Amino acid sequence: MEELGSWKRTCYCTEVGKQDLGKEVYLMGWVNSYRDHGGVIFIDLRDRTGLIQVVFNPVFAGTAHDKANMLRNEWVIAVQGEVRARPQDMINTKLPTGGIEVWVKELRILNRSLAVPFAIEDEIKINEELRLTYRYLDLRRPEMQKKIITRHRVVKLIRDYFDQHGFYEIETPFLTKSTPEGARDYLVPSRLNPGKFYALPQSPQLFKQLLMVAGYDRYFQVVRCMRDEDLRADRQPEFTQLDVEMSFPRPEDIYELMEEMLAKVWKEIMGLEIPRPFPKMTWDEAMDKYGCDRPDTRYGLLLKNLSDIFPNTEYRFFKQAISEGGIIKGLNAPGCASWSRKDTDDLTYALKAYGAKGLTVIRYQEEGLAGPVAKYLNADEQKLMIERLDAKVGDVMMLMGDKVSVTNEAMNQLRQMIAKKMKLVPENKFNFLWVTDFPLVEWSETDKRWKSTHHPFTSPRPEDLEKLESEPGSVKAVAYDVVLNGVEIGGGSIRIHRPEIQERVFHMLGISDEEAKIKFGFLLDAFRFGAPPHGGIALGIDRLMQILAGGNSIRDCIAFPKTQAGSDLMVNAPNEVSEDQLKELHLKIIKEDLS
RNA sequence: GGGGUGGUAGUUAAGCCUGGUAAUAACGCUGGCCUGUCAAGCCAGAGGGCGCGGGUUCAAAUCCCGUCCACCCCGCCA
Repeated sequence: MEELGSWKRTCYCTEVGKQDLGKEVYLMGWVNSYRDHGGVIFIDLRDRTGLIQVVFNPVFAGTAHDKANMLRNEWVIAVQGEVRARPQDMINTKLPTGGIEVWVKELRILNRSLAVPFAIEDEIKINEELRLTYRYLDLRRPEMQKKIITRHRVVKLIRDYFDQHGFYEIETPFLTKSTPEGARDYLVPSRLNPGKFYALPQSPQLFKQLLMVAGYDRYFQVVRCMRDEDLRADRQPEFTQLDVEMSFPRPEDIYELMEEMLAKVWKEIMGLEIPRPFPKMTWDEAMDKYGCDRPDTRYGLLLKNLSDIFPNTEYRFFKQAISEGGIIKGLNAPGCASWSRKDTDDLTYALKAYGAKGLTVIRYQEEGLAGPVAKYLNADEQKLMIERLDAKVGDVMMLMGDKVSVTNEAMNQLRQMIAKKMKLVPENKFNFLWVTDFPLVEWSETDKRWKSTHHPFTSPRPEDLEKLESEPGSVKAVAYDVVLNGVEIGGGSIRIHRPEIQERVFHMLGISDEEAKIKFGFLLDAFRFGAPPHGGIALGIDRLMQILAGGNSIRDCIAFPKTQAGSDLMVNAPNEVSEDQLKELHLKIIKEDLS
């Protein structure tokens, strides 16, 4: 091994170009691949910018060539050499630097490497377990470097954008307070306060509202949030939010602010113009036409409510749905009458995961409606159904009758499955959408009480205030989500800023005066000291990056993510701690019965 | 808490359904040859006992039970 000594890198590998022909350069990096021809030795030298070929010729530099003999992949080296043009027939068109190469005069071997457990290259097929265990090697792969570096660029762009728009980035505490409602908190025991715990923030929601009360007017933060819930491909226990809040806003101000920012990101990063303003859709319309609150508008296959067609139907599934207060919805899959029984059975089976009891499949063929159920529907029902679904010969109609929530969710999934199967989802299309007018609360069947759709600080529409106690379910909120290609990338609202309204909402949510005082007393107090109207939004940076990067999981956009069981395979966290540590924290581990 | 997929040399996979006597391949690795390759080439070689623990059987990578790990999903995620 050798030291770098006084060598200073001239530039990154791919920054060497035609302009440097004949010049002397110092390059440093990793041995990406090693080709020994007995005489001449070629090495592709890699750094974060890419590759350049360096040449060890025994006649040109004997000592360097002898030393190069021992090199292996992933060794770290520094070379001093001369930039030369490659002979015309030796140009490698696959590399940006393929027209030139560096003839090495002196080689310094800075570090060895064991044989790596997987190749440092794109398009590898390796276990995620292995990638996460050796994350620092995984992150060496150009594809991953690109994602992580793009993430830096996006965040930088966002920070600059908000700075230019008069927003201040203000940090909020990580060690804070556990609050009811929302996700499970990560707790941190307090050594100085035996038996008491901090909670890690699920979001800086209350702090940013208090910053508005404090008169900062425009706040943003790129901030980590933590939620102790089960993981998914698009959910990590700690994730990054762009958190924004402003005073005296109309919802339109928030829309414009975010639209301009997102358009800027797409322009800078993807080179694409995003049409503005983004379309808007009310929550009611989204649920009606798409069965979900974050519709993917890149394709059709819209859902149609058919309940009114079957008030007196003989078809027992629909009859039952209607008698139980449910709905019947359908969609038309154009040109799919040729699908096999297995195709539709597979769909039906997949829908069971979403609570669907079944799916009614009706093929529209030359000779009329096919399928076992066609005979249970009378002529009027058939005619109206075909009309409503705008079905043609060769199409297949798929209907379902169930509780409203089940029908919507299952039909939403069905729509997505059909779109995928029929390849109706356009590539490289980015459909942004605002979904507005969310219901303030939803009834929780498990807890038998109203729960916030958004969070308890969301302002009801002023015109709905009178229904707050009498008809909570019909109160709409001044809340909005930004949806991109069927993914909720952010959401926000105008907040409550008057203590008496906040108290009414707490009441409606079943939070007692006493509990409200304990949990949110500081907020209610703050509202009594001249709180301005305020509102904001939060964007999920990880999901945004996933869409920009085009991957299947947000893990690839996070340098050091966790597994589905919430562990970090590289550092081996979480792990046990010593008895002493526990004692200091006044904690005792209860050994679960492991038998 | 539940459903599904996977776990076999360093890696990726085949073998498993239909148990059978040195567990197969490619890439990687090691050594040798080779002065223009860039997925370098040619020759030779090393390397695993099939995630772990039980069971069935004359015999288990193959069958059964349990368990661990990773991934996908439901529940959960204001």
